[in-house]
Amino acid sequence: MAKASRSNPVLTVDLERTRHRLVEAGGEVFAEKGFKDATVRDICQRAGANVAAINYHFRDKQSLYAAAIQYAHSCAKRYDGDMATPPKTSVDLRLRAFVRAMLMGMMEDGKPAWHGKLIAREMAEPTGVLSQIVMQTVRPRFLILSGIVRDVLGPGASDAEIRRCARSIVGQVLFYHFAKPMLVHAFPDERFDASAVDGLVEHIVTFSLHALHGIAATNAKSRRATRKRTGRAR
Amino acid sequence: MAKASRSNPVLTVDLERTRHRLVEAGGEVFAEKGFKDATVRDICQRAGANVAAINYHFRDKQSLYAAAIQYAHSCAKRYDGDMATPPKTSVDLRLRAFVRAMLMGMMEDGKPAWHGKLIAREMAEPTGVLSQIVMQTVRPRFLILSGIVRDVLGPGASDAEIRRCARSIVGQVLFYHFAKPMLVHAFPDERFDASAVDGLVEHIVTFSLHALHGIAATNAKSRRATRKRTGRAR
DNA sequence: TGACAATTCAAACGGCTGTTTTAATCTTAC
DNA sequence: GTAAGATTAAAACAGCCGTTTGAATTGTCA
Repeated sequence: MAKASRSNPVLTVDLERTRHRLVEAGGEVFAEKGFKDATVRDICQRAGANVAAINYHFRDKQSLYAAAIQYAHSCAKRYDGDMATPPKTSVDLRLRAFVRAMLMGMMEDGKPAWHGKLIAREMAEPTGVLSQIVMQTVRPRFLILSGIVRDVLGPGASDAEIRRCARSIVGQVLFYHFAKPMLVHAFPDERFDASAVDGLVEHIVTFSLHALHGIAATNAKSRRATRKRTGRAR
Repeated sequence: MAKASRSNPVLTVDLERTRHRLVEAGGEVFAEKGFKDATVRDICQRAGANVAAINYHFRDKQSLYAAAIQYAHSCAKRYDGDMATPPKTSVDLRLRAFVRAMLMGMMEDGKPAWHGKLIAREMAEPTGVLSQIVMQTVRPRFLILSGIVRDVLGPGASDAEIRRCARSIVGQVLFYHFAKPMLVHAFPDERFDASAVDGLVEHIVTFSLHALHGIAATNAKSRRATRKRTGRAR
Protein backbone atom coordinates (compact mmCIF):
# COMPACT_ATOMS: atom_id res chain seq x y z
CA MET A 1 0.00 0.00 0.00
CA ALA A 2 2.80 2.41 0.87
CA LYS A 3 4.59 2.70 -2.43
CA ALA A 4 6.21 5.72 -3.96
CA SER A 5 4.96 8.42 -1.64
CA ARG A 6 7.41 9.47 1.04
CA SER A 7 7.62 12.85 2.72
CA ASN A 8 5.96 14.11 -0.42
CA PRO A 9 4.05 17.42 -0.38
CA VAL A 10 1.45 15.67 -2.47
CA LEU A 11 0.67 13.57 0.56
CA THR A 12 -0.90 16.42 2.48
CA VAL A 13 -3.20 16.70 -0.48
CA ASP A 14 -3.76 12.96 -0.40
CA LEU A 15 -4.86 13.25 3.18
CA GLU A 16 -7.46 15.80 2.25
CA ARG A 17 -8.28 13.56 -0.63
CA THR A 18 -10.24 10.95 1.31
CA ARG A 19 -12.48 13.59 2.77
CA HIS A 20 -12.96 15.15 -0.63
CA ARG A 21 -13.62 11.84 -2.34
CA LEU A 22 -16.26 11.08 0.26
CA VAL A 23 -18.04 14.34 -0.46
CA GLU A 24 -17.98 13.68 -4.19
CA ALA A 25 -19.13 10.09 -3.90
CA GLY A 26 -21.75 11.17 -1.38
CA GLY A 27 -23.13 13.85 -3.66
CA GLU A 28 -23.31 11.34 -6.46
CA VAL A 29 -25.13 8.67 -4.47
CA PHE A 30 -27.39 11.08 -2.56
CA ALA A 31 -28.50 12.72 -5.81
CA GLU A 32 -29.11 9.31 -7.33
CA LYS A 33 -30.93 7.54 -4.51
CA GLY A 34 -31.91 10.13 -1.93
CA PHE A 35 -30.72 10.38 1.64
CA LYS A 36 -32.39 7.31 3.10
CA ASP A 37 -31.77 4.91 0.24
CA ALA A 38 -28.12 5.86 -0.05
CA THR A 39 -25.95 3.56 2.06
CA VAL A 40 -22.69 4.57 3.65
CA ARG A 41 -21.14 1.34 2.42
CA ASP A 42 -22.00 2.24 -1.17
CA ILE A 43 -20.60 5.74 -0.77
CA CYS A 44 -17.39 4.53 0.85
CA GLN A 45 -16.89 1.90 -1.80
CA ARG A 46 -17.22 4.46 -4.61
CA ALA A 47 -14.81 6.71 -2.72
CA GLY A 48 -12.35 3.86 -2.27
CA ALA A 49 -12.47 4.34 1.47
CA ASN A 50 -13.25 2.27 4.52
CA VAL A 51 -16.72 2.19 6.07
CA ALA A 52 -15.46 4.02 9.13
CA ALA A 53 -14.09 6.87 7.02
CA ILE A 54 -17.39 8.73 7.08
CA ASN A 55 -17.54 8.69 10.85
CA TYR A 56 -13.91 9.75 11.09
CA HIS A 57 -13.92 12.65 8.64
CA PHE A 58 -17.50 13.67 9.34
CA ARG A 59 -19.53 12.89 12.39
CA ASP A 60 -22.15 10.78 10.69
CA LYS A 61 -24.09 10.19 7.47
CA GLN A 62 -26.19 13.29 7.97
CA SER A 63 -23.17 15.59 8.27
CA LEU A 64 -21.74 14.12 5.09
CA TYR A 65 -25.04 14.89 3.41
CA ALA A 66 -24.83 18.46 4.62
CA ALA A 67 -21.27 18.76 3.37
CA ALA A 68 -22.23 17.30 0.00
CA ILE A 69 -25.06 19.79 -0.50
CA GLN A 70 -22.87 22.66 0.65
CA TYR A 71 -20.16 21.58 -1.78
CA ALA A 72 -22.60 21.14 -4.66
CA HIS A 73 -24.07 24.50 -3.82
CA SER A 74 -20.69 26.22 -4.05
CA CYS A 75 -19.91 24.40 -7.30
CA ALA A 76 -23.22 25.28 -8.92
CA LYS A 77 -23.08 29.01 -8.34
CA ARG A 78 -22.31 29.44 -12.01
CA TYR A 79 -25.80 28.32 -12.90
CA ASP A 80 -27.20 31.18 -10.86
CA GLY A 81 -25.08 33.47 -12.98
CA ASP A 82 -26.55 31.99 -16.12
CA MET A 83 -30.03 32.49 -14.74
CA ALA A 84 -29.74 36.14 -13.89
CA THR A 85 -28.91 37.73 -17.23
CA PRO A 86 -28.58 41.51 -17.39
CA PRO A 87 -32.00 43.00 -16.70
CA LYS A 88 -31.96 45.05 -19.87
CA THR A 89 -31.94 42.08 -22.21
CA SER A 90 -35.23 41.16 -23.85
CA VAL A 91 -37.54 39.10 -21.65
CA ASP A 92 -37.47 36.43 -24.32
CA LEU A 93 -33.74 35.90 -23.91
CA ARG A 94 -33.85 36.24 -20.14
CA LEU A 95 -36.59 33.62 -19.79
CA ARG A 96 -34.77 31.35 -22.21
CA ALA A 97 -31.57 31.65 -20.19
CA PHE A 98 -33.38 30.93 -16.94
CA VAL A 99 -35.23 27.88 -18.21
CA ARG A 100 -32.14 26.55 -19.91
CA ALA A 101 -29.94 26.93 -16.84
CA MET A 102 -32.54 25.26 -14.64
CA LEU A 103 -33.08 22.35 -17.03
CA MET A 104 -29.36 21.85 -17.56
CA GLY A 105 -28.78 21.93 -13.82
CA MET A 106 -31.01 18.89 -13.43
CA MET A 107 -30.75 16.87 -16.62
CA GLU A 108 -27.02 16.90 -17.11
CA ASP A 109 -25.14 13.75 -16.28
CA GLY A 110 -22.31 13.60 -13.80
CA LYS A 111 -21.14 16.01 -11.18
CA PRO A 112 -22.63 19.32 -12.32
CA ALA A 113 -26.19 18.06 -11.93
CA TRP A 114 -25.88 17.00 -8.29
CA HIS A 115 -27.08 20.29 -6.99
CA GLY A 116 -30.21 20.37 -9.11
CA LYS A 117 -31.10 16.80 -8.30
CA LEU A 118 -30.43 17.21 -4.60
CA ILE A 119 -32.55 20.34 -4.45
CA ALA A 120 -35.33 18.62 -6.34
CA ARG A 121 -35.26 15.84 -3.75
CA GLU A 122 -35.35 18.33 -0.92
CA MET A 123 -38.38 19.96 -2.53
CA ALA A 124 -40.33 16.72 -2.61
CA GLU A 125 -39.26 15.34 0.76
CA PRO A 126 -37.16 17.73 2.82
CA THR A 127 -34.69 16.24 5.25
CA GLY A 128 -35.17 19.31 7.38
CA VAL A 129 -31.52 19.68 8.20
CA LEU A 130 -30.87 21.67 5.10
CA SER A 131 -34.00 23.59 4.40
CA GLN A 132 -31.96 26.73 4.96
CA ILE A 133 -29.54 25.97 2.16
CA VAL A 134 -32.38 24.92 -0.10
CA MET A 135 -34.11 28.16 0.65
CA GLN A 136 -30.90 30.04 -0.10
CA THR A 137 -31.06 28.46 -3.54
CA VAL A 138 -34.74 28.24 -4.32
CA ARG A 139 -35.84 31.65 -3.17
CA PRO A 140 -33.27 33.71 -5.14
CA ARG A 141 -33.99 31.76 -8.30
CA PHE A 142 -37.69 32.20 -7.78
CA LEU A 143 -37.16 35.94 -7.42
CA ILE A 144 -35.20 36.08 -10.66
CA LEU A 145 -38.02 34.31 -12.46
CA SER A 146 -40.61 36.53 -10.79
CA GLY A 147 -38.77 39.58 -12.12
CA ILE A 148 -38.94 38.24 -15.65
CA VAL A 149 -42.63 37.39 -15.30
CA ARG A 150 -43.38 40.86 -13.91
CA ASP A 151 -41.67 42.49 -16.87
CA VAL A 152 -43.98 40.60 -19.22
CA LEU A 153 -47.18 41.01 -17.27
CA GLY A 154 -46.61 44.72 -16.74
CA PRO A 155 -46.48 46.81 -13.57
CA GLY A 156 -50.16 46.29 -12.82
CA ALA A 157 -49.85 42.57 -12.14
CA SER A 158 -50.44 41.45 -8.57
CA ASP A 159 -47.83 39.53 -6.61
CA ALA A 160 -50.17 36.57 -6.34
CA GLU A 161 -50.58 36.44 -10.10
CA ILE A 162 -46.84 36.66 -10.65
CA ARG A 163 -46.27 33.84 -8.19
CA ARG A 164 -48.82 31.62 -9.91
CA CYS A 165 -47.26 32.21 -13.33
CA ALA A 166 -43.75 31.62 -12.05
CA ARG A 167 -44.92 28.32 -10.56
CA SER A 168 -46.44 27.32 -13.87
CA ILE A 169 -43.09 27.82 -15.55
CA VAL A 170 -41.12 26.03 -12.84
CA GLY A 171 -43.64 23.21 -12.95
CA GLN A 172 -43.08 22.65 -16.64
CA VAL A 173 -39.33 22.45 -16.03
CA LEU A 174 -39.46 20.19 -12.98
CA PHE A 175 -41.86 17.85 -14.76
CA TYR A 176 -39.04 16.61 -16.95
CA HIS A 177 -37.07 15.80 -13.84
CA PHE A 178 -39.68 14.16 -11.62
CA ALA A 179 -41.52 12.30 -14.35
CA LYS A 180 -38.41 11.35 -16.29
CA PRO A 181 -38.58 7.61 -15.54
CA MET A 182 -42.16 7.50 -16.75
CA LEU A 183 -41.37 9.59 -19.84
CA VAL A 184 -38.50 7.32 -20.80
CA HIS A 185 -40.77 4.33 -20.38
CA ALA A 186 -43.78 5.80 -22.17
CA PHE A 187 -41.94 7.44 -25.06
CA PRO A 188 -38.98 5.19 -25.83
CA ASP A 189 -38.34 6.95 -29.12
CA GLU A 190 -37.75 10.34 -27.52
CA ARG A 191 -34.76 11.41 -25.48
CA PHE A 192 -34.99 13.18 -22.15
CA ASP A 193 -31.36 13.79 -21.27
CA ALA A 194 -29.08 16.77 -21.75
CA SER A 195 -29.23 16.37 -25.52
CA ALA A 196 -32.94 17.17 -25.44
CA VAL A 197 -32.62 20.33 -23.39
CA ASP A 198 -32.54 22.70 -26.37
CA GLY A 199 -35.86 21.46 -27.71
CA LEU A 200 -37.49 21.47 -24.29
CA VAL A 201 -36.32 25.01 -23.60
CA GLU A 202 -37.69 26.18 -26.92
CA HIS A 203 -41.13 24.75 -26.22
CA ILE A 204 -41.39 25.81 -22.58
CA VAL A 205 -40.37 29.39 -23.39
CA THR A 206 -42.76 29.61 -26.33
CA PHE A 207 -45.63 28.09 -24.35
CA SER A 208 -45.04 30.31 -21.34
CA LEU A 209 -44.53 33.56 -23.24
CA HIS A 210 -47.78 33.03 -25.12
CA ALA A 211 -49.51 32.43 -21.80
CA LEU A 212 -47.95 35.48 -20.16
CA HIS A 213 -48.73 37.77 -23.07
CA GLY A 214 -52.28 36.47 -23.16
CA ILE A 215 -52.74 37.14 -19.47
CA ALA A 216 -51.15 40.57 -19.83
CA ALA A 217 -53.57 41.44 -22.65
CA THR A 218 -56.57 40.27 -20.63
CA ASN A 219 -55.41 42.27 -17.63
CA ALA A 220 -54.93 45.41 -19.71
CA LYS A 221 -58.39 45.04 -21.18
CA SER A 222 -60.07 44.55 -17.81
CA ARG A 223 -58.13 47.47 -16.37
CA ARG A 224 -59.25 49.72 -19.22
CA ALA A 225 -62.84 48.72 -18.53
CA THR A 226 -62.47 49.33 -14.83
CA ARG A 227 -60.89 52.72 -15.40
CA LYS A 228 -63.67 53.73 -17.71
CA ARG A 229 -66.34 52.65 -15.23
CA THR A 230 -64.81 54.24 -12.17
CA GLY A 231 -63.90 57.31 -14.15
CA ARG A 232 -67.53 57.91 -15.10
CA ALA A 233 -68.74 57.07 -11.62
CA ARG A 234 -66.63 59.76 -10.09
CA MET B 1 -61.26 -11.09 22.33
CA ALA B 2 -64.07 -13.46 21.41
CA LYS B 3 -67.09 -11.51 22.54
CA ALA B 4 -70.49 -11.24 20.97
CA SER B 5 -69.83 -12.84 17.62
CA ARG B 6 -70.94 -16.45 17.35
CA SER B 7 -72.03 -18.32 14.26
CA ASN B 8 -72.88 -14.91 12.89
CA PRO B 9 -73.03 -14.32 9.13
CA VAL B 10 -71.20 -11.08 9.77
CA LEU B 11 -68.21 -13.18 10.73
CA THR B 12 -67.54 -14.37 7.23
CA VAL B 13 -67.29 -10.71 6.40
CA ASP B 14 -65.02 -10.22 9.39
CA LEU B 15 -62.73 -12.85 8.00
CA GLU B 16 -62.39 -10.99 4.76
CA ARG B 17 -62.00 -7.89 6.85
CA THR B 18 -58.40 -8.44 7.87
CA ARG B 19 -57.33 -8.82 4.28
CA HIS B 20 -59.31 -5.74 3.34
CA ARG B 21 -58.00 -3.70 6.23
CA LEU B 22 -54.47 -4.60 5.20
CA VAL B 23 -55.07 -3.32 1.69
CA GLU B 24 -56.52 -0.08 2.98
CA ALA B 25 -53.76 0.50 5.53
CA GLY B 26 -51.20 -0.48 2.92
CA GLY B 27 -52.53 1.99 0.39
CA GLU B 28 -52.45 4.69 3.01
CA VAL B 29 -48.88 4.06 4.11
CA PHE B 30 -47.51 3.35 0.64
CA ALA B 31 -48.98 6.59 -0.69
CA GLU B 32 -47.57 8.46 2.28
CA LYS B 33 -44.05 7.06 2.45
CA GLY B 34 -43.42 5.11 -0.72
CA PHE B 35 -42.79 1.39 -1.08
CA LYS B 36 -39.38 1.19 0.55
CA ASP B 37 -39.97 3.52 3.47
CA ALA B 38 -43.28 1.89 4.37
CA THR B 39 -42.76 -0.84 6.97
CA VAL B 40 -44.94 -3.90 7.29
CA ARG B 41 -45.09 -3.36 11.03
CA ASP B 42 -46.56 0.11 10.53
CA ILE B 43 -49.11 -1.19 8.05
CA CYS B 44 -50.16 -4.08 10.27
CA GLN B 45 -50.48 -1.83 13.28
CA ARG B 46 -52.79 0.58 11.43
CA ALA B 47 -54.79 -2.41 10.21
CA GLY B 48 -55.00 -3.80 13.73
CA ALA B 49 -53.43 -7.02 12.57
CA ASN B 50 -50.43 -9.14 13.45
CA VAL B 51 -47.11 -8.78 11.64
CA ALA B 52 -47.52 -12.18 10.06
CA ALA B 53 -50.89 -11.23 8.59
CA ILE B 54 -49.32 -9.77 5.45
CA ASN B 55 -47.45 -12.98 4.73
CA TYR B 56 -50.55 -15.05 5.40
CA HIS B 57 -53.08 -13.11 3.34
CA PHE B 58 -50.60 -12.02 0.68
CA ARG B 59 -47.30 -13.62 -0.13
CA ASP B 60 -45.11 -10.70 0.84
CA LYS B 61 -44.90 -6.91 1.05
CA GLN B 62 -44.63 -6.54 -2.70
CA SER B 63 -47.84 -8.46 -3.37
CA LEU B 64 -49.66 -6.31 -0.84
CA TYR B 65 -48.37 -3.25 -2.71
CA ALA B 66 -49.70 -4.65 -5.95
CA ALA B 67 -53.05 -5.38 -4.34
CA ALA B 68 -53.20 -1.88 -2.88
CA ILE B 69 -52.55 -0.22 -6.24
CA GLN B 70 -55.04 -2.50 -7.97
CA TYR B 71 -57.63 -1.66 -5.32
CA ALA B 72 -56.95 2.07 -5.51
CA HIS B 73 -57.13 1.83 -9.27
CA SER B 74 -60.57 0.24 -9.19
CA CYS B 75 -61.76 2.78 -6.63
CA ALA B 76 -60.48 5.77 -8.59
CA LYS B 77 -62.14 4.92 -11.88
CA ARG B 78 -64.62 7.68 -11.19
CA TYR B 79 -61.91 10.27 -11.64
CA ASP B 80 -61.33 9.00 -15.15
CA GLY B 81 -65.01 9.60 -15.77
CA ASP B 82 -64.66 13.16 -14.55
CA MET B 83 -61.71 13.67 -16.84
CA ALA B 84 -63.34 12.53 -20.03
CA THR B 85 -66.25 14.89 -20.37
CA PRO B 86 -68.46 14.57 -23.47
CA PRO B 87 -66.32 15.58 -26.47
CA LYS B 88 -68.83 18.16 -27.63
CA THR B 89 -68.47 20.39 -24.58
CA SER B 90 -66.35 23.51 -24.97
CA VAL B 91 -62.62 22.91 -24.68
CA ASP B 92 -62.59 25.38 -21.83
CA LEU B 93 -64.88 23.20 -19.72
CA ARG B 94 -63.22 19.98 -20.77
CA LEU B 95 -59.76 21.23 -19.85
CA ARG B 96 -61.07 22.58 -16.58
CA ALA B 97 -62.67 19.24 -15.74
CA PHE B 98 -59.48 17.37 -16.58
CA VAL B 99 -57.18 19.59 -14.55
CA ARG B 100 -59.59 19.62 -11.66
CA ALA B 101 -59.97 15.86 -11.55
CA MET B 102 -56.22 15.35 -11.73
CA LEU B 103 -55.50 17.89 -9.01
CA MET B 104 -58.24 16.53 -6.75
CA GLY B 105 -56.98 13.01 -7.29
CA MET B 106 -53.65 14.00 -5.75
CA MET B 107 -54.34 16.76 -3.26
CA GLU B 108 -57.32 15.32 -1.48
CA ASP B 109 -56.77 13.87 1.96
CA GLY B 110 -57.70 10.35 2.89
CA LYS B 111 -58.53 7.34 0.83
CA PRO B 112 -59.57 8.84 -2.50
CA ALA B 113 -56.14 10.36 -3.12
CA TRP B 114 -54.15 7.14 -2.75
CA HIS B 115 -54.28 6.39 -6.40
CA GLY B 116 -52.98 9.76 -7.49
CA LYS B 117 -50.19 9.76 -4.95
CA LEU B 118 -49.19 6.18 -5.71
CA ILE B 119 -49.08 6.89 -9.43
CA ALA B 120 -47.05 10.02 -8.84
CA ARG B 121 -44.55 7.93 -6.89
CA GLU B 122 -44.40 5.35 -9.64
CA MET B 123 -43.70 8.12 -12.14
CA ALA B 124 -40.72 9.40 -10.20
CA GLU B 125 -39.27 6.04 -9.15
CA PRO B 126 -41.05 3.06 -10.64
CA THR B 127 -41.03 -0.18 -8.70
CA GLY B 128 -41.16 -1.99 -12.01
CA VAL B 129 -43.68 -4.53 -10.85
CA LEU B 130 -46.57 -2.27 -11.65
CA SER B 131 -45.50 -0.29 -14.64
CA GLN B 132 -48.33 -2.02 -16.48
CA ILE B 133 -51.01 -0.67 -14.19
CA VAL B 134 -49.42 2.75 -14.23
CA MET B 135 -49.47 2.63 -17.98
CA GLN B 136 -53.08 1.58 -17.92
CA THR B 137 -53.78 4.76 -15.97
CA VAL B 138 -51.31 7.28 -17.32
CA ARG B 139 -51.66 6.59 -21.02
CA PRO B 140 -55.46 6.88 -21.21
CA ARG B 141 -55.43 10.11 -19.26
CA PHE B 142 -52.68 11.46 -21.43
CA LEU B 143 -54.75 10.61 -24.50
CA ILE B 144 -57.76 12.44 -23.09
CA LEU B 145 -55.65 15.53 -22.52
CA SER B 146 -54.07 15.21 -25.95
CA GLY B 147 -57.54 15.23 -27.48
CA ILE B 148 -58.39 18.46 -25.72
CA VAL B 149 -55.11 20.04 -26.76
CA ARG B 150 -55.61 18.96 -30.36
CA ASP B 151 -59.06 20.57 -30.43
CA VAL B 152 -57.50 23.87 -29.40
CA LEU B 153 -54.45 23.75 -31.62
CA GLY B 154 -56.45 22.75 -34.67
CA PRO B 155 -56.13 19.81 -37.03
CA GLY B 156 -52.81 21.00 -38.42
CA ALA B 157 -50.88 20.51 -35.19
CA SER B 158 -48.25 17.81 -35.19
CA ASP B 159 -48.32 14.95 -32.71
CA ALA B 160 -45.02 16.08 -31.25
CA GLU B 161 -46.37 19.56 -30.62
CA ILE B 162 -49.50 18.16 -28.96
CA ARG B 163 -47.38 15.94 -26.74
CA ARG B 164 -45.21 18.86 -25.67
CA CYS B 165 -48.22 21.02 -24.80
CA ALA B 166 -49.92 18.21 -22.91
CA ARG B 167 -46.75 17.73 -20.88
CA SER B 168 -46.65 21.43 -20.08
CA ILE B 169 -50.15 21.18 -18.64
CA VAL B 170 -49.46 18.00 -16.70
CA GLY B 171 -46.24 19.53 -15.41
CA GLN B 172 -48.10 22.48 -13.96
CA VAL B 173 -50.47 20.12 -12.16
CA LEU B 174 -47.85 17.70 -10.86
CA PHE B 175 -45.77 20.61 -9.59
CA TYR B 176 -48.23 21.20 -6.80
CA HIS B 177 -47.85 17.58 -5.78
CA PHE B 178 -44.10 17.08 -5.99
CA ALA B 179 -43.08 20.47 -4.71
CA LYS B 180 -45.81 20.69 -2.08
CA PRO B 181 -43.49 20.41 0.95
CA MET B 182 -41.36 23.23 -0.39
CA LEU B 183 -44.38 25.37 -1.24
CA VAL B 184 -45.82 24.95 2.23
CA HIS B 185 -42.47 25.91 3.69
CA ALA B 186 -41.80 28.83 1.38
CA PHE B 187 -45.31 30.31 1.36
CA PRO B 188 -46.74 29.69 4.83
CA ASP B 189 -49.60 32.09 4.23
CA GLU B 190 -50.97 30.16 1.28
CA ARG B 191 -52.75 26.83 1.33
CA PHE B 192 -51.93 23.95 -0.94
CA ASP B 193 -54.49 21.34 0.02
CA ALA B 194 -57.87 20.40 -1.40
CA SER B 195 -59.29 23.78 -0.41
CA ALA B 196 -56.91 25.49 -2.84
CA VAL B 197 -57.78 23.33 -5.83
CA ASP B 198 -60.37 25.69 -7.26
CA GLY B 199 -57.95 28.58 -7.47
CA LEU B 200 -55.17 26.43 -8.87
CA VAL B 201 -57.46 24.99 -11.54
CA GLU B 202 -58.56 28.46 -12.55
CA HIS B 203 -55.00 29.66 -13.02
CA ILE B 204 -53.64 26.57 -14.76
CA VAL B 205 -56.53 26.52 -17.23
CA THR B 206 -56.24 30.23 -17.96
CA PHE B 207 -52.47 30.04 -18.33
CA SER B 208 -52.61 26.98 -20.57
CA LEU B 209 -55.47 28.14 -22.78
CA HIS B 210 -53.67 31.41 -23.46
CA ALA B 211 -50.58 29.44 -24.37
CA LEU B 212 -52.47 27.03 -26.62
CA HIS B 213 -54.38 29.77 -28.41
CA GLY B 214 -51.19 31.72 -28.91
CA ILE B 215 -49.46 28.69 -30.40
CA ALA B 216 -52.49 27.98 -32.58
CA ALA B 217 -52.46 31.53 -33.91
CA THR B 218 -48.75 31.36 -34.68
CA ASN B 219 -49.21 28.04 -36.45
CA ALA B 220 -52.08 29.38 -38.52
CA LYS B 221 -50.03 32.41 -39.55
CA SER B 222 -47.00 30.37 -40.56
CA ARG B 223 -49.21 27.94 -42.47
CA ARG B 224 -50.84 30.81 -44.37
CA ALA B 225 -47.39 32.07 -45.30
CA THR B 226 -46.27 28.64 -46.42
CA ARG B 227 -49.41 28.09 -48.47
CA LYS B 228 -48.98 31.42 -50.19
CA ARG B 229 -45.35 30.71 -51.00
CA THR B 230 -45.87 27.19 -52.29
CA GLY B 231 -48.98 28.29 -54.11
CA ARG B 232 -47.07 30.85 -56.13
CA ALA B 233 -44.24 28.42 -56.75
CA ARG B 234 -46.55 25.95 -58.40
C1' DT C 1 15.95 6.61 13.96
C1' DG C 2 12.28 6.87 17.26
C1' DA C 3 8.27 9.03 19.50
C1' DC C 4 3.92 10.97 18.51
C1' DA C 5 -0.23 12.10 16.08
C1' DA C 6 -3.17 11.32 12.07
C1' DT C 7 -5.38 8.12 9.33
C1' DT C 8 -6.93 3.55 7.77
C1' DC C 9 -8.61 -0.96 8.46
C1' DA C 10 -11.21 -5.27 9.76
C1' DA C 11 -14.39 -6.61 12.86
C1' DA C 12 -18.16 -6.22 15.63
C1' DC C 13 -22.21 -3.80 17.84
C1' DG C 14 -27.18 -2.81 18.42
C1' DG C 15 -31.27 -1.71 15.88
C1' DC C 16 -34.56 -2.16 12.35
C1' DT C 17 -36.19 -4.63 8.31
C1' DG C 18 -39.08 -8.46 5.81
C1' DT C 19 -40.06 -13.03 6.55
C1' DT C 20 -40.74 -17.61 8.81
C1' DT C 21 -41.95 -20.65 12.37
C1' DT C 22 -44.74 -22.79 15.82
C1' DA C 23 -48.38 -22.87 18.83
C1' DA C 24 -52.82 -21.02 20.18
C1' DT C 25 -57.36 -19.62 18.88
C1' DC C 26 -61.42 -19.37 16.30
C1' DT C 27 -64.93 -21.16 12.61
C1' DT C 28 -67.28 -24.54 10.45
C1' DA C 29 -69.59 -28.91 9.74
C1' DC C 30 -70.83 -33.46 11.13
C1' DG D 1 -69.34 -31.98 21.30
C1' DT D 2 -65.66 -32.80 18.50
C1' DA D 3 -62.52 -33.14 14.66
C1' DA D 4 -60.66 -30.50 10.68
C1' DG D 5 -59.55 -26.38 8.68
C1' DA D 6 -58.89 -21.32 8.69
C1' DT D 7 -57.04 -17.50 11.04
C1' DT D 8 -54.36 -15.14 14.55
C1' DA D 9 -50.64 -14.53 17.84
C1' DA D 10 -45.88 -14.24 19.84
C1' DA D 11 -41.38 -15.23 19.04
C1' DA D 12 -37.47 -15.85 16.51
C1' DC D 13 -34.81 -15.71 12.10
C1' DA D 14 -31.37 -13.86 8.79
C1' DG D 15 -29.96 -9.69 6.50
C1' DC D 16 -28.84 -4.96 6.01
C1' DC D 17 -28.37 -0.56 8.14
C1' DG D 18 -25.45 3.31 10.59
C1' DT D 19 -22.15 3.47 13.92
C1' DT D 20 -18.28 2.21 17.14
C1' DT D 21 -14.20 -0.05 18.60
C1' DG D 22 -9.34 -1.02 18.93
C1' DA D 23 -5.47 -2.37 16.63
C1' DA D 24 -2.48 -1.64 12.53
C1' DT D 25 -0.61 1.55 9.37
C1' DT D 26 1.00 5.85 7.78
C1' DG D 27 2.91 10.56 8.04
C1' DT D 28 5.38 14.19 10.83
C1' DC D 29 8.95 16.11 13.33
C1' DA D 30 12.99 16.03 16.56
